[in-house]
Amino acid sequence: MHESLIKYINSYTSTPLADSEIELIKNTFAPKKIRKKQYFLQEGQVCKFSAFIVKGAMRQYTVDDKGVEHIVRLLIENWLAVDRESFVMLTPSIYNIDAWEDTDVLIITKPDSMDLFNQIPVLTEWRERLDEHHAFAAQKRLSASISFSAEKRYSDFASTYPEFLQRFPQHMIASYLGITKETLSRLRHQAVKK
Amino acid sequence: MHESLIKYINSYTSTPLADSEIELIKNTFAPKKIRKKQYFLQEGQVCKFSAFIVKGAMRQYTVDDKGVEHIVRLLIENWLAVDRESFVMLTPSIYNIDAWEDTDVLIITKPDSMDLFNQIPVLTEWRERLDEHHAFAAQKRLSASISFSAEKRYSDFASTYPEFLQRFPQHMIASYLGITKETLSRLRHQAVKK
DNA sequence: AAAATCTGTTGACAAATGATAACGGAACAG
DNA sequence: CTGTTCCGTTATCATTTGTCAACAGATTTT
Repeated sequence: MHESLIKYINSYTSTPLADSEIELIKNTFAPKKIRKKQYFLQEGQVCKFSAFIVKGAMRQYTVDDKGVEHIVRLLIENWLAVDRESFVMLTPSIYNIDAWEDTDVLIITKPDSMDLFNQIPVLTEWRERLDEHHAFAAQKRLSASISFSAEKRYSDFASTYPEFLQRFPQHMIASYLGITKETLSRLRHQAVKK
Repeated sequence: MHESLIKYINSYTSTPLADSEIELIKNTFAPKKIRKKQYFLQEGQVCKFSAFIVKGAMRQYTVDDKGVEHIVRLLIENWLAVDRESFVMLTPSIYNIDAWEDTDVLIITKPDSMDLFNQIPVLTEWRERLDEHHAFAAQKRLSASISFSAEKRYSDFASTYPEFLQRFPQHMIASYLGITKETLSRLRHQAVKK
């Protein structure tokens, strides 16, 4: 269960975790099952946990005045599900996070994670690298959203995250790209013709 | 010259910098003047410096096949001008960064910054807070770009960064919002009527 | 098994945005 | 001072995308 998390952390650091540190991590991250359609976080709640996805798929989204969902993130294995702002600042979240497939996660609270970072120095390196990685990805997605057409954004998405096409329905992909499901359907059929 | 940088760092940390640390910072960050329209970074170059803006205004942008500029970031006092991916990974940048006003910056290289972080532990706290802050902002901007109309994005932008409206021409604001200058012009005039 | 829901598609029309061109005034450079 | 470039606006028309509605097939629920 925890192996994939250990592997994930090690992939970001220069020194592998020691056995005692691994033990500590195993004792701090608690396994939890989240069934399809069940909420991990609901709008208005403080995001008390950060969840590492061992197996499954989730989505993070807002719901506007008209009841339309806007998906800001799609998440599968080896991603962290958390509204970071709410988690860090203890403010009510504006996002919902729920499971799209039956999902196994490892969860940790803010206080526990702070303890863990104090006890395992190499985790600081992990966090730095992870932050960098997220900053790069966010920059790219932002660039794309202001520079590219919907069609280009879709084809970039499809080649960057081919798995997502298999695991999430098209109306969720459309929402993630900021277009309607009808528009995405048309783009795909036009693309085929070319 | 360096006071605003010191103040900026202290605003993000729990413990103020010691005098010796301030001295070290002053000796490491080098002052530089960048005149209006001069490049700080050009597409294809590795971003060798990170620049703290003491006074002035800059913009970061890409240029597409058709020669159209897409502004991904507008920067003024107390912001860091840098393509982080290029700076960290030493890869050629896809961005241009140039000065819109005559600008005073404090620059630092990657090796120097690594030394500085090793010598002044509290800077690690600064970086963490800064990363968090950037992650929050990036998340919000992404949410906005997929969820909101151009009009709403503009009014959000105008209320979040009122200074920018004064200091950058409208065609740059439009590019930053991912719309054309004509569309922005229309949005503004419609908004007045309401 | 029957009913309900979900998913992807398509058509017709409306709304938003882009492309191009033209214009006047302001700012700037020689 | 004078010509040039830059900036914001407006008009017209084309393109993209959204909205609403309907439909069929698949899946889920009862």
